[in-house]
Amino acid sequence: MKELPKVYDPKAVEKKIYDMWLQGGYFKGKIDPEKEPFTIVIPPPNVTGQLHLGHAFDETLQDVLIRVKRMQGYSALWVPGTDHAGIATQIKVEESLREQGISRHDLGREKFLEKVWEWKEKYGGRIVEQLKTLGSSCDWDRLRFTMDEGCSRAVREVFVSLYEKGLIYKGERIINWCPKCRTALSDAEVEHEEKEGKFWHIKYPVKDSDEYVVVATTRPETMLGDTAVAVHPEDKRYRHLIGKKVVLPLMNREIPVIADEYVDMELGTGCVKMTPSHDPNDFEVGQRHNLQQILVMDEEARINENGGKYAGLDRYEARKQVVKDLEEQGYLVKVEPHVHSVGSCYRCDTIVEPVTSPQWFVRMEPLAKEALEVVRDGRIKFVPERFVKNYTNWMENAHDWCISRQLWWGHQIPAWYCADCGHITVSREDPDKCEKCGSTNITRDEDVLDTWFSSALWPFSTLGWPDKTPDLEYFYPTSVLVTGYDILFFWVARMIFSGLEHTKQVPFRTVLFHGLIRDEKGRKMSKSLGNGVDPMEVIETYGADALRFNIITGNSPGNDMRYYNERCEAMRNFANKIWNASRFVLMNLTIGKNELPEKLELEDKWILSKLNSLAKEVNENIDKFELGIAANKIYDFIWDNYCDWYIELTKPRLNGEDEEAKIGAQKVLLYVLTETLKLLHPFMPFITEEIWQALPHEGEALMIENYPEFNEAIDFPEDEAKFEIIMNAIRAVRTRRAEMNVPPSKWPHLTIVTSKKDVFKAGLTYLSKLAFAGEVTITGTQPDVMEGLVGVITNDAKLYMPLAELVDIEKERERIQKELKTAAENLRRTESKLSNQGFLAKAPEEVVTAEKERAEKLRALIENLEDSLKALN
RNA sequence: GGACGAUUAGCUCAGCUGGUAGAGCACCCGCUUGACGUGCGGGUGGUCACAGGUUCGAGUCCUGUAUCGUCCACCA
Repeated sequence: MKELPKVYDPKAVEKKIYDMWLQGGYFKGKIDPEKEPFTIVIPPPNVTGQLHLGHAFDETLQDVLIRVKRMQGYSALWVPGTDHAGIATQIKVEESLREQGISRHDLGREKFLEKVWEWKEKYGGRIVEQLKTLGSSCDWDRLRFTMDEGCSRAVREVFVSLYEKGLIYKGERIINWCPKCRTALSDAEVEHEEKEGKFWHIKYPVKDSDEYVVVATTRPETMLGDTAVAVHPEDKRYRHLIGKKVVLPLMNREIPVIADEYVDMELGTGCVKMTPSHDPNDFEVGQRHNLQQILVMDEEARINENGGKYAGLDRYEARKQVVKDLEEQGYLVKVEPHVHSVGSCYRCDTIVEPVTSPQWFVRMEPLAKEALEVVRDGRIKFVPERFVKNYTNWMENAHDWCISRQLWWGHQIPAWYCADCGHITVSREDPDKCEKCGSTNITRDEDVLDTWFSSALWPFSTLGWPDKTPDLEYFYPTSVLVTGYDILFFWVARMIFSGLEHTKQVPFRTVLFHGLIRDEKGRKMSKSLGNGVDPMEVIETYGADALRFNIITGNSPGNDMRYYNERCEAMRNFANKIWNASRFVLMNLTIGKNELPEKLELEDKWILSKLNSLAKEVNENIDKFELGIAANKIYDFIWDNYCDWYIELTKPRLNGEDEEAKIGAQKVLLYVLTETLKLLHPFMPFITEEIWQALPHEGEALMIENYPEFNEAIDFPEDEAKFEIIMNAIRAVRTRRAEMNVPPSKWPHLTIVTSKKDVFKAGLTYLSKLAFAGEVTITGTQPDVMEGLVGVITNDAKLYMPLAELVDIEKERERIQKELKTAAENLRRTESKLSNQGFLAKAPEEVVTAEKERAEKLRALIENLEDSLKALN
């Protein structure tokens, strides 16, 4: 039999075990018509990124699910992959080039892209290796990348087909512009934050009149692009001005006063400046009134040539100057403090500028309809359910999705502009001429697609779509999508409508949302705060299993969790506990086969029955995605039931003379341990596999064994209850001894007075060993002489020990009186319940019965306590 | 302006469909108990944020309030 070291060393086994799994090919998803498929696609991490705790959370949940399903007999497939992460990656490469004093423009598009691919090759493997370190059982042969050939083809197909259906269009619209990344962003990519700002009230004089109107703005520099002032059509104050002109200060441009219902008469002065090129609302109004659009900023948000003397100034410089000039020229009425929401780029945190720009959009309304239905009617289930509301709200109000980005890294848009006729050719194959006029003078759109455009296709592009592959046929729709709630809109929503539109099926049946991992102060982990915890370091210190178990048990579905090293330490200790329990079993093992003995002792039945309930409950919890609860139950079973009780209980047999009893104990020890390792395996794959390999076994690997489930053959609820009676007695004696500071060397005679003599007889040896009893007498009648005896009372017995010399009478009296008091209080409450007619009439029978029993026991207890009190005198 | 989440032991968190509150860590008292001191036995500690309501019975369901947090919203 194999010797295990005294302390579990994860570093010595994790790598070895992982390689063994790879060798065995156990991660491979195989099409098997006999089996039901279970598929997960990984939320692809940034190809050049590093694993952080958020990933670790995500991957652990997925790995637990996929391992459980694999063991349950499904044909399990977990598709891994990485994301090209357009902006994020491009920024990184540009930064590294900048250190060498090079900009991407110096290199040109083609050379720059070469650099990015090099970068991808250099760092692309890192995160994959880190996923393996965690234990992820992905099918690595199917590793995908959002810009690999297949995914690119899927992107192209989707773009063209949506264009053909009129669901993708190009238009000049207001979009969010990031002046630092110099690209358009979608609404989802803008983070809004309430900020202290100012509200500037400005006079606009009415032309040929002494009158003026006052408008207010939070962004005075945009007035350079004002092309109208709007009032409400029914506003009596301004009705006479409608159709007249006002003179735009500083620019001296005459702009019309228009009437539009958009204006709220109650708000401010009731006059609104219109800047159609720099405000989404104004843009809408502008469309209705055919207003001129004047863009006053360039792509770095500096004032452009349309901004008169302010041209060249940065937007905030321009703001200062504009305000100063307005003030000097007497146009500034007042300045108020004002809190308003400011949007920033989610990648670089620069404040975005709403500007009009020609971009590509996906029309959301037609796509949203079914995407809403499938979630409402449960064809896609959200766990926890509350996220349905977020989703619905977003989907119902989603604006058209701006998908073009002014970047180089990504899927270039397959659209060609004809220089001769202006037609746009959108095509699956690169065209060499305009499809309309045949001119060869065509140029391809420079822009690339939003990263999330390709991610949206991930569940089916990774399975071979647009081809009708056997994989797609078998493994799609996928089963569960596991992801953080923070990318519900970015990704989950878009996968849903994309899946429906292109595959006519839901992309997944269930979405399991998890929260964010925060630092110990509850803050988001971020680079700028420097509070990030590197999972690789955690694994180095505590082992992957400890990290996984910490993450799984430390949270409830959908909620954020704080990361504590202390918890990892506790989980490492747990791993060590299992390790040593297994060592114990191994060093006592003389058998080579795992089977249950013919004859089972009471405690055997107890542990087997406990194990059986555990298996049942764990399966139920996992079905409901309550992974943390399942893991906790396994933890408790191993530590409390198996280690602290059962192992101790087997020692008399193992160390005794009776060969049959010895073998019997070994068999049950081995059986229960093996089943427990199976239950625990998905959560702590490495240590369980390592131990299993050291135990007598038949299969190749624990990870492909069958997951335990409820088994009638080891279900002994009555014996389980009987044994609990003995356990209670043992606990009561221990408590008593501890209270009285009885030295461990003292093993007094124990007299048990009980009506359940059989039960106690069956547990005789264990009573003496675990309750430190010298001799044990089991009787149905009270001892004749009570003097000098110390009593303990349980629900089923009175136990006496001759320990009088250790008793401090005063203390003892106090103790009993205290116990008496609580017992009396409990009895009072129980009796008041039982005298309540409503309770008797309406509570379920078993609750009433339980209450009656409780009352009886309390009465007996009180009687016993009173006797003991008397005996003290 | 909406929506959601949190509020339970000193700390971090569990607590499913309502039946007299749990874990880990911390703390206190014991223990060289032949698997494990990364351990063993015992223990202290909670009017489950607050106010109402439903119910025989409410951390658990309903309504409202407070504090903290998050998301959404075209709030000149």
